[in-house]
Amino acid sequence: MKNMSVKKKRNGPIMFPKATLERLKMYHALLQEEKSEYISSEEIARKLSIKPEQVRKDISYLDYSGKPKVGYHISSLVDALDELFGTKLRDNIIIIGAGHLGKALANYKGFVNFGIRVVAIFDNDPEKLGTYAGELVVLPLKDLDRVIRRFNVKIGTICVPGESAQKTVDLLIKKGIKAIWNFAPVILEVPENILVENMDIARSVLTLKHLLDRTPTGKIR
Amino acid sequence: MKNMSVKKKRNGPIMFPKATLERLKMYHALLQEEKSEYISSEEIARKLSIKPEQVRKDISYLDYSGKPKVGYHISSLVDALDELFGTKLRDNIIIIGAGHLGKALANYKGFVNFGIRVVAIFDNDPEKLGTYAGELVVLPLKDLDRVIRRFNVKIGTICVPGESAQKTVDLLIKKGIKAIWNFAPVILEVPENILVENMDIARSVLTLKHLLDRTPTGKIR
DNA sequence: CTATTATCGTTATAATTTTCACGTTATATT
DNA sequence: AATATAACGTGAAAATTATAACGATAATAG
Ligand SMILES: NC(=O)c1ccc[n+]([C@@H]2O[C@H](COP(=O)([O-])OP(=O)(O)OC[C@H]3O[C@@H](n4cnc5c(N)ncnc54)[C@H](O)[C@@H]3O)[C@@H](O)[C@H]2O)c1
Ligand SMILES: NC(=O)c1ccc[n+]([C@@H]2O[C@H](COP(=O)([O-])OP(=O)(O)OC[C@H]3O[C@@H](n4cnc5c(N)ncnc54)[C@H](O)[C@@H]3O)[C@@H](O)[C@H]2O)c1
Repeated sequence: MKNMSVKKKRNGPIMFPKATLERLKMYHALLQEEKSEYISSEEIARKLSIKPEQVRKDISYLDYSGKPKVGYHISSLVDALDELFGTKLRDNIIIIGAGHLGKALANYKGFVNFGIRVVAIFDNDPEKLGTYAGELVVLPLKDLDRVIRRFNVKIGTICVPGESAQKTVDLLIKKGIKAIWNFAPVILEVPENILVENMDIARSVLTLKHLLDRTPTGKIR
Repeated sequence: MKNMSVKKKRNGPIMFPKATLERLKMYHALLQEEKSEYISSEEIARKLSIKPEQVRKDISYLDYSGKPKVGYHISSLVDALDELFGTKLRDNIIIIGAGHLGKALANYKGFVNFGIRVVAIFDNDPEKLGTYAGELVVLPLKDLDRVIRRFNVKIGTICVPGESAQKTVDLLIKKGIKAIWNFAPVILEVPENILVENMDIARSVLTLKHLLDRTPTGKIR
């Protein structure tokens, strides 16, 4: 009789450690590329430069079990991760700011793999209104209300300059947005029931700069 | 006699906990926007929804001290963070892949604030060669060697599709690149002396999807 | 000048996360 | 069918990280 262990999952929502969630996303990325049928914790660990025990512990949080002697059935594990992240459910999102980055996102074909559909892109520059970003016409902010209701949009993407970010967020929240995907390099203040995910692209390179300065190889510069 | 405590820093390179480094980046983002002269750990903590003790502990890693009764002198603290991250030293970087994202990055004016200069952008599509991305002409891969040497490039930015990412990285490493800033949604395998920072933009939205499903407000969808 | 107070820096304590160690189980072998 | 083995799952130990507590200190008020 397999899987008789009572999973923590059953008793209310588990809190995933933030680091575990990040690693689960890495497993998701890795496994999606894998061609074979099974993979061991050891192989996953090797490819990600972590310990196999860590991999097993992380996966034990999921509603999924591997097979002794064989490893993890990749497509089932991906299913479990898809379940965790809701990638099979589609969320409609909007983008505010039809500049270089906003347009790149609007053109991105890969979002479908993550259960994301960009339903509209907005800008406040009259010159930009009516132009195209991918398949989408750039809309004025006055259309926000209509679009958010019509497509039941929960996630708003901030692609405006840093100095406009906070007021844009305030507006989105007033219009009913529940989660902010923030690409502006600033810290946003939001009510505590609103989620924020910061994608501070440029600042992320500082990790590399920091480490390059401290790594034997990179020391000379 | 102030600052008589022997900082850990003095005895060899400190290891910053990953979470601490991430928070230090957030302080950097927050403080750069701050207009006043001083700020307290309490105010920083409030704006980032963390505890003030955490802020003080993080800052204690730096070669910087605040003032009792007053708080942290913002511009000095920013200087200490700039020092930590090397934002005042310029690194020349290259971009591989002159598609939507690569061009957006090539056009980004904000990199100067992070000590980054994009010196070249490459593509393997003959149609793209010679076209412009910002100020830069799109170059063929055969120019890699020359550019990397001429500008002493340590960091390579991956903006090619996932399926080309690994071979592009292999090539860059062969040409002497020491750090990879990876925007492709795949896990890269590199020798252990090579640094990798993954900017898996699309996958980052999964955190929001995951939490929206588990947050009272976002439950109904 | 002294007392008071706000806020830092740091040591001690608590909580969390990772690693270890080993029992369990599915498959393969003799 | 019994045995060997590879890999998982998990409870316990270790390590790391976060929180709390508190003494030290600079500014301010009296
Ligand atoms: N381009 C990149 O590669 C890159 C890299 C790192 C960070 N970012 C950040 O992403 C954001 C967007 O960058 P970008 O390069 O696309 O900038 P951009 O200047 O090309 O585009 C910004 C767009 O926002 C619009 N806008 C400004 N204020 C607005 C408002 N209040 N409401 C609606 N629209 C408004 C502008 O009209 C413009 O079209 C910025 O915060 C930037 O710092 C971009
Ligand atoms: N555009 C986005 O907003 C976005 C969002 C998330 C992730 N990404 C990721 O970023 C990467 C780039 O995305 P994009 O939208 O710019 O794609 P894109 O298709 O617009 O551009 C890719 C470019 O890479 C070039 N290329 C392909 N193989 C190459 C090779 N071997 N050597 C050199 N150049 C090569 C192509 O000619 C093309 O110009 C992809 O991995 C994508 O998954 C992009």
